[in-house]
Amino acid sequence: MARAGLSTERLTRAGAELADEVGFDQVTVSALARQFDVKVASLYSHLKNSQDLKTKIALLALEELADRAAEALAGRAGKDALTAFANVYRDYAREHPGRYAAAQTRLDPQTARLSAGVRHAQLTRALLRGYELPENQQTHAVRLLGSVFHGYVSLEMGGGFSHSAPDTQETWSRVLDALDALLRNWPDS
Amino acid sequence: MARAGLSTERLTRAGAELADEVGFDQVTVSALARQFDVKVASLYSHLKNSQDLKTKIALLALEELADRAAEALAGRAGKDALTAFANVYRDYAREHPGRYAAAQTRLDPQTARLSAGVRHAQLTRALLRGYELPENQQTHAVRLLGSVFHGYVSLEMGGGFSHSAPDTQETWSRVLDALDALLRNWPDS
DNA sequence: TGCAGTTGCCTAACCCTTTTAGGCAACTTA
DNA sequence: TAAGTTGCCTAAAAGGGTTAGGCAACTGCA
Repeated sequence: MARAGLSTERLTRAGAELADEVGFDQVTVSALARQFDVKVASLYSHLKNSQDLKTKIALLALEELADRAAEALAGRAGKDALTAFANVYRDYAREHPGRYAAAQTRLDPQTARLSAGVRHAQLTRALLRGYELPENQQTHAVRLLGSVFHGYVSLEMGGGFSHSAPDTQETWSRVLDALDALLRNWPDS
Repeated sequence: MARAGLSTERLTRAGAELADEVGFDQVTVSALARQFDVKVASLYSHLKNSQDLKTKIALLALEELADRAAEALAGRAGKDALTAFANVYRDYAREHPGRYAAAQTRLDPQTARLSAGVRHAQLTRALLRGYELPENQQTHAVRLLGSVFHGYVSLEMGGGFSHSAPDTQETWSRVLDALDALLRNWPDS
């Protein structure tokens, strides 16, 4: 019988697509085997286990996000950079909800250190160069920005905003205005 | 044989405790049955299914959170209120990680409308009364605050901050300072 | 107090997912 | 083309989710 041509790489990509289609928590080794028209046990030559698959999808998503973020920051500064950077996260979550969900899963410390998560922090720091924040406030600002972007996107995707009136695009603009104002006028001590 | 005295109420509470102990996604009908020393099928007289259990835990968590938030806001205004309110979320997540995770699960629109989620929005609006924001900016500010609180707490709990240097308590204070400054100085248009 | 009706937990059964062990066929290389 | 390796297979066990149907333990009413 002909071989299906599986590989960790292909399985991870297919898993990511599947996540976007049916939700990250619906991604199972079984579902993936079905996609390739292959028996479940066959995947275990390429994946340690189910958790391994999810971790690999998460790492893929973090890479993609960091790539987009780096691209968005190139040649921009100040509010222009802030907007572009923030939109990367929001757009990615909309285009790839499953991957975005994957990117939020908790990684064990070792995996995290090797992941693109580190690049995200560096990129956020780069974004702050356009604002004149005291050195000792940088980390706080990085964390605040991360919180707002992640929080906003996950509430919006989770339907948390869909019950009240003004549309979310308007709010998103105001939030970016507010963050820009805040960074230009960061309170001391 | 003696009856175990199950009820939807007791199962939900036990499920919430279990979530805090072993993680929300480890909460299964089987695990719950084991806790009560009862056969799995027996729970199905009290729960529609596994999803139903999770939804009930989520609703419980939302109620508890709203209760605490209301309590925290009583008699406070301005930054005092902001701090107390924000700490409710952070402390709840630390004390009850499983319940907090439950509170983030997506509810279907009908359930959401009947949930305490609505109270959370109202309470956040009440918090804003201490700041003089134009009426048409209120919803935007509500959403921003929700994003920051949720985003910060979930990143902190997920270990997202644990790799970099300054401790998170310091950042949390700076974030609250920043939000306070922002609300007192909200950019127009 | 005793019986009828209801409720609560049970057994049995089925399906799906995860994971391991061991086998044969299809590729690769010399 | 034979030897070695790799890839997908079958088989099997364990655990979770869910439904159907049964008997025992409670309830309330005569």
